[in-house]
Amino acid sequence: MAIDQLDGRILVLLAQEPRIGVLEMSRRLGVARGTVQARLDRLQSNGVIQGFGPQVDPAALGYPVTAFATLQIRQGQGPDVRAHLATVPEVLELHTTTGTGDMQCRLVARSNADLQRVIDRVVGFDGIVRASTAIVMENPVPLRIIPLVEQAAADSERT
Amino acid sequence: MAIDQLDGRILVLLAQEPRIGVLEMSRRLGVARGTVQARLDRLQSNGVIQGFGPQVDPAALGYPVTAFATLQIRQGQGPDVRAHLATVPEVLELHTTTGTGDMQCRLVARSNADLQRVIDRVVGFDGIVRASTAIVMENPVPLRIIPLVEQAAADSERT
DNA sequence: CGTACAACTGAGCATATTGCCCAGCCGAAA
DNA sequence: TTTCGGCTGGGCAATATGCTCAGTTGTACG
Repeated sequence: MAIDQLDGRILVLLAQEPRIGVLEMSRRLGVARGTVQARLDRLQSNGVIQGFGPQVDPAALGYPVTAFATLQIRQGQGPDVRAHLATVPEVLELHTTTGTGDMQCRLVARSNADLQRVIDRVVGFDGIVRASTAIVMENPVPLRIIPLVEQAAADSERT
Repeated sequence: MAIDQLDGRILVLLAQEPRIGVLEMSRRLGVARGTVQARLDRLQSNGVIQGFGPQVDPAALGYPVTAFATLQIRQGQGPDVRAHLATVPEVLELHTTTGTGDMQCRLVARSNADLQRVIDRVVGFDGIVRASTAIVMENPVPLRIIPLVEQAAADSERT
C-alpha cells in the first residue's frame, strides 16, 4: 500500500491542521474536492490512517512522570501478564519483544512517589519474575510520523 | 488541570468517533452545544488535548517492523546525538532516561533486514558508545489513553 | 442571609461545509 | 482502438459552524 506524493501531502497537511476539512484541503492542494475525498477514503480503508482520535497529554491530566519498564516473564505466563497489565490504566502501551521472553511497557504516574505505587501494581503479579524501570527525563523527539510519511511518499515516486 | 466527568465523557466520545462534530456530541451528552464547545476550547488551551492529528500506521506505510533501541551516550554528546537521531525518519520517538546517561528510541523498518540498515544509520554516529535493540513481536496493548482519562475523571469527582 | 460570579441553557442567524449526484476529460493498459 | 479508473468542475439539499444574547443555576464568599 504505497502512497504517492498527493497522499503524502494530504497526510502532512492533516497533521499540521487537523481540523481543516476536505474543502479547504482541496483548495490548498490544488485538486478537486472529490479527489481529496476519494484519497482520504482510500487511506482510511487501507489502514494507513487509523483514525483521528484526540491526542491527550498525560501530563496535563496530572500524570507528568513517564517511565519504561522491562519485564521478565515466567514461562507460559504471557497471556496472564498481558491481561493483568491491560487492567492498569497507567500502562499506556505494552509490547512483547525478542530477548528473554521479555515485555516492555510504558507507564505514567502522578509523581516519582506515585510511580512506586504503579510499579508495585504492575509487578505485583505472579508471572513477573523481574522488572527494571527507566524514568524518562526528556523527550527530545516526541512521537512523530511525518518524516516517515515523506520518506514513503518520496520512495514510491522514485519508481 | 483536573478534568471532571463531563470532560471525561467528551474525551471518550471523541476517541470513539473522532469525526463526530460538536452538535452531535452535545446531543449524545445531553448538554448544550455551547457547553461542549467551551469545554473543548478549555481542554485544548489546557493542553489536555494536544491535537487531532491523523494516526498513521507505519505498517500500512510499508514499515511493519518495530524495535526499541537503548543507547549509551558518550559524556557531553547528548545534544549532538539528539540532533542526529532527529534527522532519521525511521526514529519515531526518542527519550532520555535515568540510568547511565541513556537514551531510548523507537524505530521502524521495512523488514528485519532493513532494520539493520536503520540501526547502522542510528548508531553510526560518534557520540554513541553502545546500542542494544529489542525487536517488537506483538503489541498486546497499543498506545491508549482512555483508561487513564477515565481514572482521572473518576479521581476528580471523588472530591 | 444576600450577593456576585462563573457556568450552563436554549435560541437565532448568516455563512460554510458536507455528502451526493452527474457529465466530460485524460492517460494507461489491454 | 477500445476500455476503464481516476480526476475535474459543477450543482443541489441538508447540515454544521461560529457567533451572539438573555435568562437560569449553583456555589463560594462576605
